[in-house]
Amino acid sequence: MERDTKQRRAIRDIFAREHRPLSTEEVLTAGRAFVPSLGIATVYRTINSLAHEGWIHSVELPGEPIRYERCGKPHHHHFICRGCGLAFDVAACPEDVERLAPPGFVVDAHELVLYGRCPGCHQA
Amino acid sequence: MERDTKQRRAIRDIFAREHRPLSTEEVLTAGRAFVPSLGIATVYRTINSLAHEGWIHSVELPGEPIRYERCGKPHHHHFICRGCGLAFDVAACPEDVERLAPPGFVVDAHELVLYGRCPGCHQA
DNA sequence: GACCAAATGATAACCGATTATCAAGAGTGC
DNA sequence: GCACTCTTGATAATCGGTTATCATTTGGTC
Repeated sequence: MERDTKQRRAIRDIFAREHRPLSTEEVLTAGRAFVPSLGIATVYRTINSLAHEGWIHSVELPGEPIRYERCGKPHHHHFICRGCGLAFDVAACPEDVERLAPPGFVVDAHELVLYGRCPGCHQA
Repeated sequence: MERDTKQRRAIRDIFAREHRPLSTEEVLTAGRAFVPSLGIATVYRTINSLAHEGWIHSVELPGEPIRYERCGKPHHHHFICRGCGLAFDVAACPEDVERLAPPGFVVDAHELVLYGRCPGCHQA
């Protein structure tokens, strides 16, 4: 993974542009706008290599396929639209989650997922 | 799925006794304490039938195998222990989650998962 | 206790997701 | 532009999880 190919450039660009986690299918579809011949194997290879070098990381949401997003974003959560199925970033956080755990449980991380309809799917 | 067998009784009892979501593997292991010959196929069949009749429902947590818990529990969330890997119920809820979504997003449900160590794994 | 249909358990089959294979294509340095 | 090697893309192989198959076992009923 050293050469600068148009496939890798396209996939990097997609992650840099979209500020939300993307599935392999989304990357494939978006990537084909730049490189029509793009194959799924290249998507997996490139995602694995970008994840390995710490440029993206996986985002697992309940009942959803694994998605990936750029590393280094500030703490945030996610919203899944029941209409279009896309995952969006949510900047806010309930903050005091440590207090929610029963006595004796030590919390070191938390994950919040909101479900509903995005602005685009709201009226539909 | 009509007869009352010791396998089904065992699996029902397990779900009634454990107040936390269980994976198929956990059900298999716990069930073998009652019915040593219990097979994984019967676990899947019984879980599917209990889910179909609305007695249990699936719980999907990020990056975890699907678990099942009894229906009818009050609203709650889950805690995953990094030590033993078990999922526990958390009664509390951050309440005002709807406000966390960006403007234009309509929230109809939410899921909160806490990660850390349960009392049993804390000192270890 | 005997009968019969339903349930069980071992295992094969299946399924979607991911990875490996390998011939063809394309960066990089000269 | 050439050569050399890495990368790509089509597809076969693989993998873990779940379901189907089928001979055997076992509730439920008479």
